[in-house]
Amino acid sequence: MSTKPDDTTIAAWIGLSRAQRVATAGIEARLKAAGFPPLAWYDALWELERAGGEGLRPFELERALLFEQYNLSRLIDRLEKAGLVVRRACPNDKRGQVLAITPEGLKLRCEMWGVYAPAIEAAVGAKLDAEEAKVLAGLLAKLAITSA
Amino acid sequence: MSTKPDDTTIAAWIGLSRAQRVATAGIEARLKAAGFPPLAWYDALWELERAGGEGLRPFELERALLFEQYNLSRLIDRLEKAGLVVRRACPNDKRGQVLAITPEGLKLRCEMWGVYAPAIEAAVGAKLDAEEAKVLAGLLAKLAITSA
DNA sequence: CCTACTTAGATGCAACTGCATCAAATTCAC
DNA sequence: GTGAATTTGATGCAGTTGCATCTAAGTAGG
Repeated sequence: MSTKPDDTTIAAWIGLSRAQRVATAGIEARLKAAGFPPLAWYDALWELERAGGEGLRPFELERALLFEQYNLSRLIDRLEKAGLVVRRACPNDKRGQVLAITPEGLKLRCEMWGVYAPAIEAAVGAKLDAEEAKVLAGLLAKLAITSA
Repeated sequence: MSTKPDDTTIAAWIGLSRAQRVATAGIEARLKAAGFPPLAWYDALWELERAGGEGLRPFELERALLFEQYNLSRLIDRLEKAGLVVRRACPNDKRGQVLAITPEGLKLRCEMWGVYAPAIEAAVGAKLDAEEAKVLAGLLAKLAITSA
């Protein structure tokens, strides 16, 4: 390892960076224009919704979202203050807590999807055919694997 | 437009987001560990280096890097304070300025590449073969096109 | 020219992030 | 079991980003 990247690798890296910025900027702009909070809120709410009544420990959410610990801690503060999430004491581990989405959280998550979904379509779907999207998803999945 | 994305499109979007985070985190971590400033500094220095003696107007750099205007303005402040870049008055347009990289800037850009290059290889090159990298770069380029 | 409009760049303020560190609970090794 | 090491989550502080707005200079339209 630690060799030099070839030109195609560099092109892929730059493309990754730019494509993600363009797509994210477009999607975030639509959410903001519709008066919704940023994507990170959606992601957190969605994970909690998928987790169901069980809820999730903050550290689990942290790993699912690839968030820094301190960022997640403060995101939860904001979500809680907004009434979208509740922190409950964790029965097994007295250090910890269990997070659960509230009905308001469910509602917001759902409303956001109404804007988020067409935004994804515009930022990604409209620029690729079905086969391309499939290939892209596969290649990106390889990059996301953290070998460490 | 504004239709719903299909599952592959959603998978591509999520993959884009995660792959970029994983790759960027790895690369930034290596730069930081080597005592270097963040990637944004590299990008700005590299653009200015490519522009050569002509230099670049801030708004050109802004578009090249997809930076917000106020972020670029302050990034230039920091680069200038660090002696890596100089702001010169623009002869044609008295509102504006021309940016140029200094010898110190050239030196730092070059030293950073020594860490950045293997970091790209580790984050991207090592996870894809040559053909995959090529295909990925092509697909990502399509996403970066801003139709507006 | 003179007013209206646009463009280039800076900046005050609030929100957010990163870093370092902390306290408390749990786990591990002996 | 007891002390060391690890894990969970919070937080003070400094640095950065986002928003809104501002000034100055260029560009039109009459």
